[in-house]
Amino acid sequence: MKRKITLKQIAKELDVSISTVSKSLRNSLEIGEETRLKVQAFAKFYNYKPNNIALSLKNRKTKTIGIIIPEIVHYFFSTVINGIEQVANEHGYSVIICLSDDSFDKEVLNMEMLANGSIDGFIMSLSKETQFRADFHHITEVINQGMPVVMFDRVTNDILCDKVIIDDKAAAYEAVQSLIDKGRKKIALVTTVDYVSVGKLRTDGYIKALLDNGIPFNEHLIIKIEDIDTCEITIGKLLEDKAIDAVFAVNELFAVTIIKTASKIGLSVPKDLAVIAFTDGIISKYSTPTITTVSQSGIKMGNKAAKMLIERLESEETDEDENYKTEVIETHLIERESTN
Amino acid sequence: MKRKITLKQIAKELDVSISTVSKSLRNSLEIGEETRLKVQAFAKFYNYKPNNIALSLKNRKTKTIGIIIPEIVHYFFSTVINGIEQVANEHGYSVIICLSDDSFDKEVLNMEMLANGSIDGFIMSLSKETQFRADFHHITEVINQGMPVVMFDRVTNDILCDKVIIDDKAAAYEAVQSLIDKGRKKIALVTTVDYVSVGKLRTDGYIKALLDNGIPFNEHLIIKIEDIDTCEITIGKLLEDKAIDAVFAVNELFAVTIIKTASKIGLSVPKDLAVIAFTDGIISKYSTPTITTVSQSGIKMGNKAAKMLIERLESEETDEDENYKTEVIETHLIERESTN
DNA sequence: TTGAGTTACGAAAACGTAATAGTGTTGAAA
DNA sequence: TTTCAACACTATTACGTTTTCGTAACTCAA
Repeated sequence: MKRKITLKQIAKELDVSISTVSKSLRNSLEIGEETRLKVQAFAKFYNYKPNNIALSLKNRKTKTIGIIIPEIVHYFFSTVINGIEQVANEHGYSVIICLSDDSFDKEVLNMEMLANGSIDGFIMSLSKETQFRADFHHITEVINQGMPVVMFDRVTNDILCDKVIIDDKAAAYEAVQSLIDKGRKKIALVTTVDYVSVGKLRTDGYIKALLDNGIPFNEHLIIKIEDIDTCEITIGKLLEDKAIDAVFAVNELFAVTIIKTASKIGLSVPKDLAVIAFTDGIISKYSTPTITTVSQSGIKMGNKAAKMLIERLESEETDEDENYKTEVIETHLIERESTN
Repeated sequence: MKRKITLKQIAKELDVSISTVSKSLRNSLEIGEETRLKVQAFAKFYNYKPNNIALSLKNRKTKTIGIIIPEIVHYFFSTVINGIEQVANEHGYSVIICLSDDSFDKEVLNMEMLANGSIDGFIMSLSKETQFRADFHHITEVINQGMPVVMFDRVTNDILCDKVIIDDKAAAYEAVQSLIDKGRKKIALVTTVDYVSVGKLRTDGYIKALLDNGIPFNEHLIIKIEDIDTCEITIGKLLEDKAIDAVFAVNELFAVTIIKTASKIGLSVPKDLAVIAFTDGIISKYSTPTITTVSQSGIKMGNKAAKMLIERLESEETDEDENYKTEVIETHLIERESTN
């Protein structure tokens, strides 16, 4: 078991100074050709690679991006990570991932841990609890230390930083409008609790689409689900109203549960009930019937977020303008079987 | 924008030496109470936190685990990461994740990148291409440098290290046996190409179960799928043989495709065709009909892998025994609608 | 022969921390 | 009065790099 070789060891072995070794390896013309080649050959033979940690310390940058997300076992977030990783890798960055488990404390802890030198910048999506508490001091703190932060999907207006989102309201509007265009009259909304920023925005879009089409908006047609495991009952109750001929679900899981519940009580999808879901994941593609969705490209979001962060990191050295941007990723409707 | 404060700055500010500050903060009795408290108060006020990079350099350990997996947008791998992260976090470790995209070159690159001091040890699952090439020099090299490696799921016998697997052969056997027990006579296998280690093992289990039950094993009933996108045709052809009354699929995606294809040609699942899948993910739970699966707890695998790695990391300081272990995670059959 | 310029290298500082090994002062025991 | 220990703190080193500055030795022109 040979430990990794260092400059010092090479220097000692070849009886030159550390500086000479370092310069030789960087091909500095300061060093005579003979010595230079000798050092290079030796280093190559022993497979010398500079120690990242030492470099990080010296350069005060780690070439690492910290990602904080609520959950990883979740198609959308996985795709975002994928998108971030692609761009990061292209630019020589690694990604270090922490999960908040939708807990405020874990989010704070993880951020503090990473902020102490481990990374150059953050890409994050807020935990539910953080959104609920609306406590963002940990993020402000990090930003004040000069560490750039890019937020995506679950963002907040209370923090000034770069953001990548989709136009949740417009996308929801489009989805509901498409249902109306297909002649659906009584459209229900199955969504999450209001403090999740995206849930709120999608509800707004739903309502606006209804009103714009002269359809009265009915409070009872909106159900807010806190816990996925107990939602079947609530949904069952909703579907007792046979006049409901379409449902807009704020995510795939809700949608598939709706479909299952509907078929249990003898409703046929899409004939009796059309279903549209937000977030295009695997479930929508493979469920029976397949589900019409609003695509929300995690890959693109990840790409964009990583690009924004890296750009800020690399430009930071020179200027220091703080004109934060909010990028909107376009969405589109993917028509499948659940709306005919 | 105040940069993070350092020991040196505190020392200068309070007009004491760096050592005094360091010791005060670690509550050393060497320092008089008055000075100690003064320093602590000052540090707290400025929210001093030691710089991780500097600590890593000094201690020659980063408290970071490197994870290399083929893909992240994949339920099983996500759950494994989740499992690793849980245990890692409990022990004060972070995880840094690299994706190989099932490419040999990316796997090698990522490992080299991380091996230069960024992490203390690896947890990895081999890329398809690496398994195909059977070239593991990059892993050997890392191990020779004294960096522990734990492999999971897609492993190889060519490398000596800790491993976490499930008993793929036994689990496949159990699944096929359950089909036989239910009176199914002609059971097909839909699997991946052979160089993927787990695919091979599952095939072995399938064959053994048949033979043990006196069922002749028929080469034509095994189809090997390389590309998921074109598999429908192959599956369609397979199902033309109406005598086939059960299919064992080596993963969820194959299973759901089989079900869809079956219903297209008028076969009812599970009446005409029973389907069992390996890997218990969301699709199985939400598809129609729900799919009977062999559970393969990614969480448990991740937990175990992380435990093994951390144990080795923490014990390494003292002794240096190299008795590598291979842990087997138990599986069990989750009966759902696709087998009646 | 002297001064300037070049070549080829080395010493040292810096990044931030922690631990080991000092150092000077005080008080008390011999 | 010397000696020794306790106290309270500082200097130094080391982790592995890179880079700035310095300096010998040598060459060449004046």
